[in-house]
Amino acid sequence: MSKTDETAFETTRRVRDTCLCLHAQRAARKLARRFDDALRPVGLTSGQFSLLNSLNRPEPAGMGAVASLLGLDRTTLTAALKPLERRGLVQICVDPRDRRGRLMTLTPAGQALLTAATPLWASEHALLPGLLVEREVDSLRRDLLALS
Amino acid sequence: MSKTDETAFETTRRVRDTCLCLHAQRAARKLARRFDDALRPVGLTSGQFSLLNSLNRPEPAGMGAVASLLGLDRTTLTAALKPLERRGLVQICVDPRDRRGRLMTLTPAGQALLTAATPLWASEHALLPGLLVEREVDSLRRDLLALS
DNA sequence: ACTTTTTAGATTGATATCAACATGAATTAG
DNA sequence: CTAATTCATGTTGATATCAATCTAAAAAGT
Repeated sequence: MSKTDETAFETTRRVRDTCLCLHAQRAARKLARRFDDALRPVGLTSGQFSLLNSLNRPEPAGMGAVASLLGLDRTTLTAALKPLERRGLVQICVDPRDRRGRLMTLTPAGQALLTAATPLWASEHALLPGLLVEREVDSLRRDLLALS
Repeated sequence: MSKTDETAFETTRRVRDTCLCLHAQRAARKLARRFDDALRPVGLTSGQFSLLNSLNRPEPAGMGAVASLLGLDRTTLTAALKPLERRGLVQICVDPRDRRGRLMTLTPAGQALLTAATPLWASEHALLPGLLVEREVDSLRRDLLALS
């Protein structure tokens, strides 16, 4: 193996071990699977639970606000709503005060499902702190790793 | 508004503010977008960069090992390889010692692209520590939030 | 040797994700 | 009061993600 190759492999190892983006993706995937499992009894994915939850407010929410709350693209939100709308959990209507906008509301069925799902979320979430370690300089990365 | 509704909204707020899964998804999405932007000049997404990087090793890697390293499903890895294989960055062949297995190798083009991409990754990654705050009990969540 | 089980991946189908582009409504410039 | 601009969202196309199911190969049990 040439010296150049060794350097390349060394760089690769450094990227692999330090990249916060990779650590975050990995932790996010594993957490999603974990909560997907926990929420399977009520037929929701972790993402759908977060979405339903974010729609549970006194006043109907607009798409932009929810997309930004969840940190996802507006078009991703549009797509994510479709299965929920099909299942009658969410209702979407034109904002009468600005006809470009849409307002999303939980239906009673959506409310009920969210209520059923929340305890499942809570028990699963209660398990997580046990995975985390002490804190210091590189602790975010260690935490993301611990969750993986 | 009924007392019940208020309780429901309160619960929702608590879930939204504390859920580590949501925080992780959000941070992961934002980080992915950030690195997608940084790597656009070389035509790679953040995920493709991580994958190419994880394939850069002395010995060809098997799918199971790489999937587990990246924390993703084996079937997701199968799918993720296709665009890279089409572009001639990765080569996949049957493992002669176990004909169920596949061995993945970076092609010279893949090596070259990875070499070109790494400095882009490095400059972007160098910006992240500035987003992070001090550390203590709830620091993971704060960090995920800070990255969002 | 032969059957059973386990293991490695691939395929399919549903959903998630975003970029690029398109549409239509409100706002602003002139 | 029209024309240009900005804004909120939708559509399309590519890729990502995983569960469920399938196939084929290796390993284990008899």
